[in-house]
Amino acid sequence: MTRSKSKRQTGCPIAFALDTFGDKWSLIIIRDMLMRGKETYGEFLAADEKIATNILADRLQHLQDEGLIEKKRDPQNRRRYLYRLTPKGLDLTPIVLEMVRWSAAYDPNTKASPAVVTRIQSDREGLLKDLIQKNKPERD
Amino acid sequence: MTRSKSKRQTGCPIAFALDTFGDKWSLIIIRDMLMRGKETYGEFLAADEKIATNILADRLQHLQDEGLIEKKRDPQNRRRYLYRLTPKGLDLTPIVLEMVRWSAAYDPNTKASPAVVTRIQSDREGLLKDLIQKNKPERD
DNA sequence: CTTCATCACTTGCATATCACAAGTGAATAC
DNA sequence: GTATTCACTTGTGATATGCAAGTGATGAAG
Repeated sequence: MTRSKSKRQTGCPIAFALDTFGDKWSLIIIRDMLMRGKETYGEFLAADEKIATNILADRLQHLQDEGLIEKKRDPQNRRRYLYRLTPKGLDLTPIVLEMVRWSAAYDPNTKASPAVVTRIQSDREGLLKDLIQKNKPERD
Repeated sequence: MTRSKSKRQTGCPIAFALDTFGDKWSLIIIRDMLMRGKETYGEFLAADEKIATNILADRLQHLQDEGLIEKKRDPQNRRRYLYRLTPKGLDLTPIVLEMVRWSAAYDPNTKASPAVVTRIQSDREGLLKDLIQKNKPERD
């Protein structure tokens, strides 16, 4: 395991956030969990963005160390693990939504769903509730 | 200049955002401009996080290429340049605020101003307006 | 008009991180 | 037992980062 992610420790909230999930891949994984219902290693590997397997393993470990996700054996198939967002990880939803809004506004090739983009503006609270509900840790 | 920043081009808004400003330093620079009124190279260099000068030059160029900031000579002192947020860069404010909110909630050593954190919850719209007003491009 | 200081970078180089390919080991399936 | 799936690990070259030192264009002082 490549020991990475040194913390800047300045107390600045932006630096803290960047040190926790501010790399090229962590939010891609979070997005897959939050918006696409993915929960296994193989599903994350299959993402359009082609994450390398060692980087994926490293990021999952890091996100777990940071308490954003948790890892459990799948009771249905004991050779796989299920990764789930913790409440702390789920609480990144507003950040993810604001990023979607921004990119939808400025990326001419965006594939962001217009329905979601519209709802971010018109019913932010409701959308947040729905996403958080769908990813509630107690849900199975 | 180290040519970096390859784009993933999948159309995913999260990937687009990460490719545009999702590195260890870009949002630190944006924060300095947005929340701390910094606008010169020397001011960015002096940040608590100790950004290396070559990385700073590279990121400023990148942010300029992406249209998030603009660079002008300082009319008061022609040997310095002023960096300012464009409307596209200013529109990152909601993302920055959500990151502040998240970090303030989960970093036990946060130095986030309680006044700001409270206002993010209680008067999000007003706070956004104020920050955007303060950084309006036409202001001098 | 020469010298000196400031400001915004560039360049070089050691170190760290990433990406790609291939390999390992545990849990089921047959 | 043999094969297959799944979740990783390991090795190696490419890329990016961090640090120190150097450069060129103002502008200020004498």
